[in-house]
Amino acid sequence: MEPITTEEKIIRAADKIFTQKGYAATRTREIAEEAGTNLALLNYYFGSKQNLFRNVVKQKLKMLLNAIDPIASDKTIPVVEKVRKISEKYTQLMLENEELPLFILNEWSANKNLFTDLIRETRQHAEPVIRKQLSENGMDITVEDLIVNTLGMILFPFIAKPLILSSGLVEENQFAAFVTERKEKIPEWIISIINKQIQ
Amino acid sequence: MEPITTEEKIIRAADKIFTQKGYAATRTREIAEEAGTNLALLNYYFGSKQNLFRNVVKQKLKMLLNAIDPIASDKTIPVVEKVRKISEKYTQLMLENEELPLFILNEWSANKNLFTDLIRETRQHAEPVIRKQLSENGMDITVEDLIVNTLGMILFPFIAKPLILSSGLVEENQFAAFVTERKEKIPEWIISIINKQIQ
DNA sequence: AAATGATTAAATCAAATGATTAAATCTTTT
DNA sequence: AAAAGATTTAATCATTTGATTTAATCATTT
Repeated sequence: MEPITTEEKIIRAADKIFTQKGYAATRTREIAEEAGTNLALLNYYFGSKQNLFRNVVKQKLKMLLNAIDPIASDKTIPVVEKVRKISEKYTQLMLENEELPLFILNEWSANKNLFTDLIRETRQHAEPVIRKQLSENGMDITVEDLIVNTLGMILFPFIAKPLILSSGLVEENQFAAFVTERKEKIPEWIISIINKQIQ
Repeated sequence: MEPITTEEKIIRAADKIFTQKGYAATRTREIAEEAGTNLALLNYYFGSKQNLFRNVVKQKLKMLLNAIDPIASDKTIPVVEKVRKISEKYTQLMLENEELPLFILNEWSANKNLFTDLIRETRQHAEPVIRKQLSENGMDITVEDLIVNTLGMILFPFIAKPLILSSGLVEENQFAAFVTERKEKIPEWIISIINKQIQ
């Protein structure tokens, strides 16, 4: 019963095209067409391409942060369990939005101000929590490395997907299975890394 | 004694601007200006923006492949040693070309045909070699995961640099130290992952 | 010096593109 | 039905942008 408003249609179209092509390569006419409406209305609602872009990015970024922050900053969840939950959630999220990570990273580079403003609103509280957990359990890794390794292992396949496919490392139709299996392995790998081995 | 030809100056300028901004956001006039020459000459030498871009990408991609392929496909180098060498070499390379990985990945997505053609020329022989090495030594990981994890851990910090900086995870002036330390840690982490622990 | 090739400067084109406007039409509310 | 709001259509602007041309200038070679 919830009809999709035209404004929403434009947002979704913008989302799709911007994510696919990036800001500079996106034409407002294409967004309008994709939304099944016209250029006039796009500017009537959003004023400018820049502003429409801002809306899209804001929403995407919030989604990404909201998916990770509650887990990462929860003091009652053990570190390894956090990795497990985040690996699960982010892999799922990326499978549903495969072009998202590269889009975010790319536009972040090109448009640092916008993102820095947005990130400031959503403050990060995870870092000190994890740092404390790591030291209390005598785990052999820094917070920075843990976060970069975890996110890197989860996100890199999606970021480098075209490279992975055209090099023939993974077949197109096996990609989803590849990352789905990885999402179970990643926590195990992190455990191996975290626990200083007695050898 | 080797004077830089104007053609070379244009290539270098194109390299810089394209890498910085991506194809779509790059203006040929800016390249000409950066090269200290003019638009006419740019088109005189290279015919078109597309073609100039092709030259730049070709050169970059060759550099990246040449840095990794001889190591990865060498049957006499043990797997862990390969990781060590590649971690060393790629970290160095990325420190000297920080915007390169995101540029390549991004343009690869936008322009799959071009890259697929280029990658086909430089055939990959590393994969079967590593696969054999892994199975012969009973190592507990697939080639695909090994490659993705290694490259992910090396490259992700550079790809996600703006994110890492504006989240405050690492300070700008400590970034080089951060990745330099990581390049020593990565082989150790890979060893932990590869060797099934007796527990 | 003459000739040849490299380079510059400036103007210009044609197409693409972000944006605006005005009038008409459709939809919903009052 | 009347009014108000939403949407379309079409035309138009101003600017940007990739590309081309022409004439002049500079550098090098013969």
